[in-house]
Amino acid sequence: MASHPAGRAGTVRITDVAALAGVSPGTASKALNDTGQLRRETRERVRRAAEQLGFTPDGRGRALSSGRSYTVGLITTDSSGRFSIPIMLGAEDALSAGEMALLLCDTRDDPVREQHYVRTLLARRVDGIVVTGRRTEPREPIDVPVPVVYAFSSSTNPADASVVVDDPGGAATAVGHLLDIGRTAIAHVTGPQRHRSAVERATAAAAAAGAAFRGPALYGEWSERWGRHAAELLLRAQPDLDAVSCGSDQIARGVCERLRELGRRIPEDVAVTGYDNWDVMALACRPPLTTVDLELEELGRHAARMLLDAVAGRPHRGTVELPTRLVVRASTLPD
Amino acid sequence: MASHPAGRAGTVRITDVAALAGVSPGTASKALNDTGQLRRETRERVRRAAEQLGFTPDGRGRALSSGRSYTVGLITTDSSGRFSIPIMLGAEDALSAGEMALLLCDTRDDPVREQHYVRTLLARRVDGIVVTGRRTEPREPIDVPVPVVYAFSSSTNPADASVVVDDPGGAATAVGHLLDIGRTAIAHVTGPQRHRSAVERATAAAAAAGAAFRGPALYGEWSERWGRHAAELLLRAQPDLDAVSCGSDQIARGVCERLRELGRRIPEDVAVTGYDNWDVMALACRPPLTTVDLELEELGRHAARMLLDAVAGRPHRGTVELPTRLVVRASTLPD
DNA sequence: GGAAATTAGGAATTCGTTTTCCGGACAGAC
DNA sequence: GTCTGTCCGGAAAACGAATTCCTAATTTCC
Repeated sequence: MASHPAGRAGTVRITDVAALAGVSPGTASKALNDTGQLRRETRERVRRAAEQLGFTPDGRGRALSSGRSYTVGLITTDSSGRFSIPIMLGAEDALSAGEMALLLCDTRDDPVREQHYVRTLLARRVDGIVVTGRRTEPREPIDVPVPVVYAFSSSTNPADASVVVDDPGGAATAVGHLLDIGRTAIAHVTGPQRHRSAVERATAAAAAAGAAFRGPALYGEWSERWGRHAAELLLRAQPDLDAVSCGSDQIARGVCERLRELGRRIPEDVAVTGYDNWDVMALACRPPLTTVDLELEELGRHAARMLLDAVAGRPHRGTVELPTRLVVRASTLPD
Repeated sequence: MASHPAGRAGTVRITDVAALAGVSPGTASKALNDTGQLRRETRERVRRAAEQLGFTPDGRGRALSSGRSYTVGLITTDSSGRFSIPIMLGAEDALSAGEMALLLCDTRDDPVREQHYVRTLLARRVDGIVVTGRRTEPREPIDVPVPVVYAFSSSTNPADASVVVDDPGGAATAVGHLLDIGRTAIAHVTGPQRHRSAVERATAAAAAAGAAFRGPALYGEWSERWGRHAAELLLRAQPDLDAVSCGSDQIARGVCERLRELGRRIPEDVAVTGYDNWDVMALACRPPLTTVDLELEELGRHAARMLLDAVAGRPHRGTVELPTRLVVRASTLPD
C-alpha cells in the first residue's frame, strides 16, 4: 500500500529523497541544485531518487531560505483594455519559461489600490515587478527595493527600464506603404489631441508623407463614429484624396464605411490604413484593413526577459522601443 | 539616522516589533493575529509597535508555518478571448479583497502546459485553483489535492463546484423582450451547431418565442459576415419578419448592417437583439444593440468567493447558474 | 486558607529548503 | 611516514512567522 514513503499523500519532502538516496538532506539539496562538491555518481543517485518519488521542492521553504520567491508581480492599471492583455500574456509566457510565476494585480487606475498592491507584492517578497499601463503616456515610477520594468507606458524617470512601442515608426511604415503603392494625396485621422499616441502618430505620418500629406491631421476620438464623420469632412475638403492613414482600426473602419456609402471604392479610389491590428475591427472591416500590429505580446515577453535579467543581476536601464509590423490587407491592395 | 531598527532598510521582522513592544516574538504573533490569550493592553501595545515600524509579515515565513500560502492559481485555457478576461478580473477582485493573491497561468489550450502549470501551482502550495475556459462546453476536471472551482466551463463531474452562465435564461429574456414590444415573427441566428452555447440559446429562444417563432434557427459562425448573409436568407424566406434574436453581438451587427442595406428600418420594421454585450460591437452597431450581458466579472467574483469558502473549510458542490442581464438599446426601442 | 481553575505570556519547536561550516578520507610530495 | 592539499558529504544554522506546550501568577471556589 504505502508505495509512497512520504507522510501525506502527494507531499514528498527533500528528506524523503535524501533518505532514499542514502544521503543527508543538505547533500540532496546540493545534488538537485547543481551546487556544492559532489561526486557525479552521488548526484545521479539523488536525482533518480527524486524522480522516483516525484519530488517537487516546496516553493515556500525554497523562497524562505534562498531569499528568492521565484515570483514576480504584474501591476496593470487597466487590464480590461485590449492593450494590457497581450502584454500580460507575453510576460506570463516569458516568465513561466524562466520558472517564474506571475502575480496579477489590477489597480483599476486607482492610486490607492496600486499602493496596496505594491505593499502586498513586497510582503510576498516578489523578485521583481512589471508595470504596465493602458496608454503610452509615461507614468510616475513606483518606489520599491526590487527590480521594475515598465511596459507600454514608460516611466517618467528616463533611467528606469522601460519598453515601449515605436509609435512614430509604425505610423511612418503605414504611410510609407501608401506611398509605395503610388498614393499622392494622403490624409490622417486620429484620436484626441491630448493623447500622446495620437500626436506622435500624426506627426510621424505627416513627416513620412512629405509633399503627399494633405493636412492638417484630424483629431477626434477613438471611435468608428468619428471615423465616419471624418470621412465626410475629408471628402468635402479634399475631393481628390487617394489615401487615408488612420490612428486606430476603429477609426479606419468608420472611415471605410462612410467612404463606401459615399461611393468611393476601397482601395481603388481611396486606400485606407488602420493602426493596432485589432482583429475584430481589422478583419470585420469591409474590406479587411491594412494596419500596424503593435506586437504587444512580444513587448510583454521582452519586458519580462528584461526583468529576469535584472533579477539575475544584469539590470537594464533606459527605454527601448520595439518595432511594429505592417500587416497588408485588402484596404490598400486589391486581392 | 537609524530611524528604523530593522536590519536591512525596509525589512522589519516580527522580532523587531516584539522587541519594541517588550514582548516575545510568539506573543507578538498572537497579538497581531488575534489568537492566544493576551491582555487587551498587550495586544494594543504590539499593534502600535507594528504600525510604528510599518511591519508587514513576510509572506514566505507565514506560508511555511501556517500551512497556507494565501495564494490561489487561475488556470485559463485562453485568456486572449474576451470571455476569460472579465472572469479573471472579477476573480482577482474578490480574491484580493480576501487578502489572497492570484497566480496567472495561461495554458493556451495545451494539455501539456496545463499539466505543467498544475504542478508548479501545487509546488507553490496554492490554497486553491480557479479553472476557466473559453467555451461553455464542460471540461475534464483537474486532479489536485486542493479546492477547485470551475468558472464559465463547468467540470464534467457534476459533483465538482462550477459556476456558469444561465445561457437559456439569457436567450429567453431577450426573446421575452421582443414579445413585450409586440413582435410576432421572430427568427434566431447563431453560431456553429457544434457549440453548446449556440444550441442552448437557440433552443431557449424558440421555446420562449412559442407561436411567434419563425424557425428553424439558422446556424453558421460567430461573425458579422455570417450575420449579413443570414439577414439575406431570412428576408428572402420570411419577408414579414419583425424581429431577429441573434446568438452574438457580432452576428447581430452583421444582421443590422445588411437589413439596413436592404431598406429595413431598425427597430421600426425589424427589431434585433444581440448576445454578450460586447461593447465594441453593441455600441458601434447602427443602431446600438439591445443585448444580453453575461455579467462575467460577477461570475469571476462568485467563483472566487466560492473558492475562498472552500479554502475556509466550507466547500460548495455542484453547478450554480448565474443570471444574465438584459441591456436595452435602440435596436429594439426607438430613442 | 489551601486547592483548583483560569489567565497571561515566554521558550521552544515546526514548516522545508538552502547554505555555511567542518571534518574525514584519500592522494601526492618530500 | 608525516605533511599538505583536494575532494566529498554531513551537521547545523539560517530564513520568518505561527503554534504548541508550559510555567508562573492570579483568581475562584469550598
